[in-house]
Amino acid sequence: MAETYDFRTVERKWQHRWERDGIYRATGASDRPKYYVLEMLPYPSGDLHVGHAKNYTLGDSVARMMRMLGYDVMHPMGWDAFGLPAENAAIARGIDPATWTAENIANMQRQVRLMGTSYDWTREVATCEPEYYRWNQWLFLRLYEEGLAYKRAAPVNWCPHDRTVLANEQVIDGRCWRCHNVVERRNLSQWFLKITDFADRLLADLETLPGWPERTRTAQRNWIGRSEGAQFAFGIEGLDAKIEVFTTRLDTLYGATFVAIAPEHPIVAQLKGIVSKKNAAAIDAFAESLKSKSELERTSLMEKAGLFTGAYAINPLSHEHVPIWVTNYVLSDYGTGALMGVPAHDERDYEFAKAHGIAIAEVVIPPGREPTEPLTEPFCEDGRLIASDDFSGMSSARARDSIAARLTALGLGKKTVNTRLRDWLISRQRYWGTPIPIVYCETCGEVPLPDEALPVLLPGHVQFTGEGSPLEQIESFVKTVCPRCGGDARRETDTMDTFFESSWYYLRYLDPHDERLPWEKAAADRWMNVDQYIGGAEHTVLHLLYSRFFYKFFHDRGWVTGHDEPFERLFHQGMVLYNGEKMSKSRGNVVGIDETADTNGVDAMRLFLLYVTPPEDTSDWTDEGISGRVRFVNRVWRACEPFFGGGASDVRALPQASTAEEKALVRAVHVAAKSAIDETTSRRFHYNATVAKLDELVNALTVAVQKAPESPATVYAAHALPVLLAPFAPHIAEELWERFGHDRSVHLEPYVRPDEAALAVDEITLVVQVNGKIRARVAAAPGLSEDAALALAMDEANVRAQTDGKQIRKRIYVADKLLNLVVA
RNA sequence: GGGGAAGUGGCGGAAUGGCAGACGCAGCCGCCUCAAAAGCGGCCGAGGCAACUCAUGUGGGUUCGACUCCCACCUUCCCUACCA
Repeated sequence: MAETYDFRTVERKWQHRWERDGIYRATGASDRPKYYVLEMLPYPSGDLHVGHAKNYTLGDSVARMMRMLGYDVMHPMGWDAFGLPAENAAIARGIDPATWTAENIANMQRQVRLMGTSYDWTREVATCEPEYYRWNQWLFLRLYEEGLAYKRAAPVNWCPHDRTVLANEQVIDGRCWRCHNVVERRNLSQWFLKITDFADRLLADLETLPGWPERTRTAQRNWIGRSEGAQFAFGIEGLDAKIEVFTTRLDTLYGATFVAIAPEHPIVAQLKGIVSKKNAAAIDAFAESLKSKSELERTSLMEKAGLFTGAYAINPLSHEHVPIWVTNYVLSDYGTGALMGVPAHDERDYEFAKAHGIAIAEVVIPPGREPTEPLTEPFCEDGRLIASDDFSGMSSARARDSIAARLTALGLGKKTVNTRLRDWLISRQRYWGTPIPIVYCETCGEVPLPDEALPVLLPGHVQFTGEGSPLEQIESFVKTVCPRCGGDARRETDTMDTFFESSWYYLRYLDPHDERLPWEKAAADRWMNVDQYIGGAEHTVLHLLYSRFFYKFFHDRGWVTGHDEPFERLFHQGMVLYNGEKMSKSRGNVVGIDETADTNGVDAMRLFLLYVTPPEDTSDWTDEGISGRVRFVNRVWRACEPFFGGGASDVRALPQASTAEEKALVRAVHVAAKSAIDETTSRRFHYNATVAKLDELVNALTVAVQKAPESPATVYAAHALPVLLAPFAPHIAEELWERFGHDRSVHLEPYVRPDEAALAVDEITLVVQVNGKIRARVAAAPGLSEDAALALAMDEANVRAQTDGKQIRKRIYVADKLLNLVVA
């Protein structure tokens, strides 16, 4: 009896045995229905903490539940292994990125296994391996064939010291995060994917994803930013050219008192030709002052600044001449890079006009306003038009249509739709990524490589100086021959954004060793779509939008069939805080997997993470909290220990239960089973409630073991416990199951099926209300009639006191729960 | 500025229109022990001697009945942000 539960030995033992026996492999061939549960591909940063464990524990519990409910479960794991940290380690410490990454993967793999997860490791992928990234290149070529991958010049963040492009996140206060030099915006020739072609479908199909969190769908809607409006042109005084503007408020056209353009707008060069030398110089100075600012600084942090160019634009309908300004608040890559300024009806234009003494003309008024009153703030809603020629008197909505019709008739403009979404820039001037399979030939120009030339391998033994793209400096990589003419050619030295490989990895898992295709269509037919995707909310847009884009492309090509969305249901798990803060290595505020596995045990860790909050909420890791689950694990062990070696008992047969205690104990088994199953099938995953039911069961079992160890109900409850626990605390469940005398894994058992008879209770508490207030609670047999309930209620002095001498106007009876008497 | 989620004991939370506070943590009391730890048992929203009353951010509404549904407001967290 004195044997205490040795979680370290037991957990290690079963992790090895599961690995050896391969019990978690997805078969694909069985007659079971499929279920694909996936957690977002992790970046192998080196070390896992309990925040990661929350994500994997949830996914693993779902996978284990679904297996025990009879599904053929696909539950794979892999590594998002390209990316900057590996290259930075190389620059800082001279470690080869491939070596650094491989070491991290090895360590994280160990830690993921340590968590008792049930992944099918035969499907593991690492995106930095040629066997994976060659298919990146293959997919890139397919996109290229259809014009969905193209190269064009675009403004980017450029660090002049490191001579490389930086991602927006790597620019801090306008300076390079590594060398702290001021970052410039530069026009560079870059590779893009034409995601904007899919904007309408990406937007509309969000409606086909009811299993996604509303906030994520909303975030994607906002990101795509479809806005309906009109595009039309202003003429320019003294210049045979036009400035196109986009607006959603065509009804305010007569209120335009200026035209604002971005300093990068191509018209600026022509304008400089028609204004004074002084003005032209001022424009250059203004543009120069903005050049070094990142987009972030220009748009969010700066005051609205601007400069009158000296030129005037001509309103196409009112023929008014209005000043043209260059400003920092007009974005060069949204709409046309120019807008009509209507201070009376737009917040930003109002602010700008006030600051620079520009005229304000009111053309839309709310009902009841006298247009003679001076304007104290812009009116930005719809109203009725004034001072707008023959459009005056119209409602805003009608005016938008009428003005658009007039512009269209005159050939000056038309209704259009603008999207905020921009094409996806995938070029990176970095080494540790997928080489883009393009060469530049002196005679043929830009030439895609044929499929036989794949993979374009990343060269090894590279010197990292931190300056510029390492690939550019490797002559043996750059120098090649043109596949078309055989002449001299140079390879593209840009590599792909790592979001490229994570946009399709869920398909590679299904056919990970295929050497002819990225995946066999039959595999996708069997397994897609991903039934449940689990990951953090930080990916509400980027990864999830890119993956949707790719999947629609695959669908159009016929490589996948069915719903053209990859992820049927999506779940965002919450963060884990420690000491009230996000875990962070630099602040020493981390609870590591290795430490907690060693001090508390993995089962206790998993149970705590599931139990502490509903999975979507932020939870706090506390030492007290985890010790509560350690106690629970030990209680489970002690409650089951008396039955070791007593022979395996069939938990599928209900035991004889005669006393109220026995019935309650058997019921507790089925209540817990019902909770686990309901939380799984409802996709709510509130296993915190399930673990609480398991607590109640173990509490009842602990008492029963003391009072009635021989009772069939006690024996039954003890033997059922490992089955109930298996998805959540897989190690102790397996150990108990073996000690009970079973020779097959508990994880291959069917889950306990909730039984109606076992769930039924002998006695219910009927709540008696008078006018909605509780006046009595009476014990009764379930299923009693309304009349019988009324009779019981009227036996209660409290009920009589409230009803005597009054007429009962209405009775509400909820069977086995409540009787409400409404009296006059 | 826009959007999303959420406000329940000392704390984490349970209760998806029907007994508010399950379960756990912390705390208190007891048993066991020479003692401690562990374990086991009990108490644990507020007021009141009590019967009872009050109590789920605030104010309204719907309903026989609201933590739950609707409206407004307050607070907190997350995302996003000059998108014309």
